[in-house]
Amino acid sequence: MSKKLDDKYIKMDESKQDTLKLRHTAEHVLHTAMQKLYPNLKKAMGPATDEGFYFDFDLDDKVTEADFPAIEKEMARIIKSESKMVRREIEADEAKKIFAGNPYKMEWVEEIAGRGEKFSTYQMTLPNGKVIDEDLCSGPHLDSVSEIGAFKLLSVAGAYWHGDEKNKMLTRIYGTAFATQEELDKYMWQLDEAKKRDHRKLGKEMDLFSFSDLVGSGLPLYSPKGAFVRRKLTEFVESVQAAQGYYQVWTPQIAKADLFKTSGHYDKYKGDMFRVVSNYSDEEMFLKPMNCPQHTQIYAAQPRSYRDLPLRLTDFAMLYRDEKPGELSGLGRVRSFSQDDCHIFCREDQVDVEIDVALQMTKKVMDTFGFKYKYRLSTRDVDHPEKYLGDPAVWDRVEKWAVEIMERNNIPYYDGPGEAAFYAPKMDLVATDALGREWQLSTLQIDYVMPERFNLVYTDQNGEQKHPVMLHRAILGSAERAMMVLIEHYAGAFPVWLSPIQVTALPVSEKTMAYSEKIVKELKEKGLRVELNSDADSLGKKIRNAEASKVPYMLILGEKEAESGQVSVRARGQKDLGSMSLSDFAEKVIKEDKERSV
RNA sequence: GCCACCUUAGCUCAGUUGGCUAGAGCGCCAAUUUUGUAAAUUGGAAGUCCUGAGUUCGAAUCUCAGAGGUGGCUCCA
Repeated sequence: MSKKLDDKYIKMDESKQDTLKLRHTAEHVLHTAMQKLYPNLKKAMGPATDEGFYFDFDLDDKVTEADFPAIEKEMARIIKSESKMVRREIEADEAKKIFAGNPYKMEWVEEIAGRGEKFSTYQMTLPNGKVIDEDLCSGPHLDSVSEIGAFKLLSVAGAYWHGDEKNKMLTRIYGTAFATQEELDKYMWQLDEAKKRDHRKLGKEMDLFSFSDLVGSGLPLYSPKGAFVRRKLTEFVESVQAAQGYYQVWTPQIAKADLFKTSGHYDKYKGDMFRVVSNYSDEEMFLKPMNCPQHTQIYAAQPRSYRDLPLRLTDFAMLYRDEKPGELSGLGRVRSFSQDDCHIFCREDQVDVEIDVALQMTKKVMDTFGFKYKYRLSTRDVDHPEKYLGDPAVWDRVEKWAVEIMERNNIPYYDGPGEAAFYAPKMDLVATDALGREWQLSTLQIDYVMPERFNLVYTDQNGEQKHPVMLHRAILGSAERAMMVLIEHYAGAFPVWLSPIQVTALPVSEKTMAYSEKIVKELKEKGLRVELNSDADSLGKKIRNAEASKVPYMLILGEKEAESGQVSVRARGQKDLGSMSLSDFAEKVIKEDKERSV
């Protein structure tokens, strides 16, 4: 975590420490139980995590969720035994003896011995002093396993030793643990709620998007309603950008390999780009996986003076990346997508102002959706300098610069070592949604590498040629990812301005069908997105369907309304707003439609 | 790409050791009902049981291969 972050965060970290201790201890209870049930297994390793804990086992038996009750029963027995977690410091020789039959543990032992560090183990010790498990572990742990108030095993999955697919596949068991049953119940409720909000489920139910085996995996097809939401999101960002002197450009879906060779993407990502073949030339071409290289060529299309800068180019073009099949998932990871992309070419002395404006625009958009957020400062992996292009001195400067920018703008941030792009460090926005889940959306990068590689220049006041700085910036990140996050954030109940259908008119019976048609026509003329439910269903059924579709407003139109010339309004979520005139209702909806803080 | 699991009507799913002329609810269509704030009644249509090959007298069910999906791993410009 970061040095900065305010006091609240630091305090949270302390209570987090207690939770981590508890989960770490629960993890020992898990592998102690597993050893009893599967005597031939070899323990690999496992940590406590933000959500719970997991442990990797090397075992011949197949473990499935059907085995969880038996394992949980054994775990409960151990917790009830009131065993103590006893720390022991030992020498290398003894460690080697204890873990001789376990190649995973031996690997650790060798590594720790290599660093000349001390060994510590934790013994699961019954009140009568009998040791039922000993594991190489630096701790810390709870003193007694009985402090684990509530736990649950969640899932089982395969995982490679050290995450390397050349190694043996181990069995990973996930679980979670809390100090109290209430906390566990709350967590399980959240999991359940997240499942209900799953954008893949809602996307189908609400007819927003679909996939086709014939079109291909990871290639989303938006139906009219989904296309509407997607378009509305990009229009929103576009309107925010246009107000700040950003200009939209239009660029092709393909480009020659030379472009990506110059940018460095070819060397780095060739295997993840779709190759395009021409019938008439041998030129190697690719579907573009990002916009930056093409935007450099718009900059390069004419001579630039220091007076022309900054040049702010935005682009919503479709991008294509040949992701591995196992990595695709709903709209969260796709092979065709678009970013709300922007590249700002500016002088070094303009960078701070441009960034502050970009951060303010981002704040406006995040506030509109009600996202709290912080930034991750994504820096180089210090152990692998070869992964990055450009002058290390410039990297050092820019990485420090990012900290100043966060401080200046009073934005909470934390460090993300090894998360930088190959050409620049990143300031990545991590938003927290309605369920407390975190998603990476925006990104902001100060790039000295691309302008140099493409030899972009401008003429300064003294007639000298200089490289501009290139800022890369996205607010929502990608439209598809934003769709996913917003569908789940709102649980499908979009605000009025994002709703494909804002109002459903419900005639009480066929007698008021003509009146309903008139109302619908008038609202459409006022620019509202209205639908008429002319099904032969009962009113109750129509309301039920309207609620299920998450439409913000329902108009109940019966003989009462036809006579008075008014409409009865029901807002989604069982809110009866009574009757009002059509113009009052239209005004109300139009006001909400404009509510987003553009 | 690797590991595990999954794929039956538009959707959600049932289908017992291979015997199926493959079922249910919702949805859809039709008729009756003309409905007042979260599900009217009755009837009907609808399936290359993901695809291909194999085993078998016989395959939704077993085997192999492929496609797609889910949960992980790895990756994410």
